[in-house]
Amino acid sequence: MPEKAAKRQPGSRPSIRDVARKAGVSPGCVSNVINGRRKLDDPIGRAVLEAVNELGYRRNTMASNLRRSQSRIIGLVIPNFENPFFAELVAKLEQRAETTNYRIVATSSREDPETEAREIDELVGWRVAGVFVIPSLSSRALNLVSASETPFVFLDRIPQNAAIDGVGVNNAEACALLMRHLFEAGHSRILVAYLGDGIANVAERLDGVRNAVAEHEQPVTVDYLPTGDSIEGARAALDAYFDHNPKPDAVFCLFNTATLAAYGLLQQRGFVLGKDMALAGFDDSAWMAHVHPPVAAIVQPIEEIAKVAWERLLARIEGDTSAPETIRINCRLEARESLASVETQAG
Amino acid sequence: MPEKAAKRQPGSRPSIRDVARKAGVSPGCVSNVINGRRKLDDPIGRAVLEAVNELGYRRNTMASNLRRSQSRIIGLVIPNFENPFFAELVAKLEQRAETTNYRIVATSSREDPETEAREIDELVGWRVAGVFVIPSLSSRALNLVSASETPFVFLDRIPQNAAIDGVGVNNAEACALLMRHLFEAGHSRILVAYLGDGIANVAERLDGVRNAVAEHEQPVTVDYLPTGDSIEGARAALDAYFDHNPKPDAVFCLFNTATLAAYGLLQQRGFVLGKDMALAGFDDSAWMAHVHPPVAAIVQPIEEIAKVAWERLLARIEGDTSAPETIRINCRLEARESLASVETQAG
DNA sequence: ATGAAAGCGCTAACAG
DNA sequence: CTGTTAGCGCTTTCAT
Repeated sequence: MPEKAAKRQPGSRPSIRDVARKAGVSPGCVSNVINGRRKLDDPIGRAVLEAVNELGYRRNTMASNLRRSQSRIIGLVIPNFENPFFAELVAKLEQRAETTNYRIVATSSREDPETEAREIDELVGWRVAGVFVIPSLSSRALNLVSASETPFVFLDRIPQNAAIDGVGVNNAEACALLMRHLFEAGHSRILVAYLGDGIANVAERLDGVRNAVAEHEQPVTVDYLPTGDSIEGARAALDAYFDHNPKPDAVFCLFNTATLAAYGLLQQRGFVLGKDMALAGFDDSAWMAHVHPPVAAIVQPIEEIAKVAWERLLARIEGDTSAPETIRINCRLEARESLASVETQAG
Repeated sequence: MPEKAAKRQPGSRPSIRDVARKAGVSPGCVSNVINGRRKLDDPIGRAVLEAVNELGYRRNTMASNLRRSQSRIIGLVIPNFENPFFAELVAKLEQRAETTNYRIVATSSREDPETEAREIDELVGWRVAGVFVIPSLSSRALNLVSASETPFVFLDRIPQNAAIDGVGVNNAEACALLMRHLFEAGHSRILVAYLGDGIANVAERLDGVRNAVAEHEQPVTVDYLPTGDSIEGARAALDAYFDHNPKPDAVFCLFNTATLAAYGLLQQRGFVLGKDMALAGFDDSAWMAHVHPPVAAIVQPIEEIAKVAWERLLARIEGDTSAPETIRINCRLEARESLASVETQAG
């Protein structure tokens, strides 16, 4: 047995008591100094600060939170970090958090409902102040969440008529807008590539497209092609479509992976965008704005989504008990050159 | 004053004592059941589990961690979430974490050294088990970190001869490889677009390029163009270059934003990739593989980086006190069609 | 004004 | 093997 071992194992950090002892005051007093509940510019205040610096003391956040029983952490569960839309949303929410002195803890579910459930559970274990969830494609998050006392706000993929707050965009409206844009530009044979059935978000987008088609008075041909969510799958589906169908004069992709697949395929097949063929995609990406000609996009106003969602969650945290609401924000259409009209093509 | 108020405010969750009372056992016993230190299939075990379910009890992670004085959280500070390389690294590290029952808390510094310092400080406050840092461009993280007792591992942008573990790729080697590839393919007028001076990573890449040029025996013309880190800036710089210089037969971008800028510009100027002009970039992106022709890339083996870095950090957490090391991993060259040789061009 | 003391929810050492 | 108990580091009354 080692002689009178040091009372603290070597790896551990100084506690508030070490500081108190060194400064010759009580722990409570140190706490007051640290939390600004006591003026600092007197002998005692200075002694404490000095001790803090010398020992390299940092407050233990877990102990502090435990005692105050509050956490100022917001959990965020997203399907993945690789989707630039999600990534940007994380970034924007983080910015909001910072200004309110909250902290975002972001984790990903990898589109797996099991993982998602575990993550949510885990966050509740941390007694986070609130949670944002972008549900995975076949999410069961809704069930877990409605039972919980922790405030939840759903983002982007908002469950149908759920008894929980949700913030997303007006998918149908945005798609209808784009379709009308295509009609006005004279396009009459349009291919709409969508992800697949059963995803609320994409269903809304399809609805918007269908409504616009129904309302349009001229005869138009619109084909609907499910592409799956991988780029390769989408490419194969599109390739097959082009092999067996007359050439459309516009392609509208309702999901970002499909947009990239379509872009590559159209290039390969030798179509010139904005001339032989129009292309537009739901969701913007850096590459879309910077290739030539740039590819038109329906842009989700991420900053605005983050702002509204943040306000909603904060209100809940602060005790707002009004009925849950679903907030829809309008998208912007970036009508880039890939959309050139048929008239222009003829002329 | 309300009559005998409930002893716990309504918002708060049941504690281990509520469970114990309900099950008619002691808190310690409940703890044992929950943590599997006691068999569950007897009257007592069952009673506890039942009470847990009825009350919707979830262990308070902060209290638990405080008591065990350990956290199983790994902090991760990255410059931003929007860079796909960083995003993928986060994802891969998360996967590693999951298998080891750790948890990743990812935050971004937005390339701002102030923010970065705050984030690191904050993580230390959480008594995280360890921290991964991808330093911001003008990072002062190194100073903060060497003082700390928390294990740190630097990723990607590894500080020069630092007394701290670092895991990254062999930048110079990879760039030299690509340059030799270009030489062999007959390219003799090459434009190298780099970010700017003073960034360790890019400096290494430039060194690799210069070495390859120096070793090459044929006469070649290599121009070096600093582009800044925005896509727009890079585009403008490249545009100016093309206006005032003879057309190169290959463009090599050392930074991903420059690659996208170059791609768009070359398209706009009517060059056909893999025919009139070769293009390659450091770092792969989804769009590079899927446009036509696909754009060659130096691919950082992210999975491997995550694996090695994870092992390093875990070793430190478990008390490894060997000298800090810098681990370099080799990149892979995806020699896609944008690289077609000059011979092919002629033929 | 200041410091002593109670206790947040949990776990681990120890007593029964 | 089970239950009691002390205490992790901190904040916040409450006496002084």
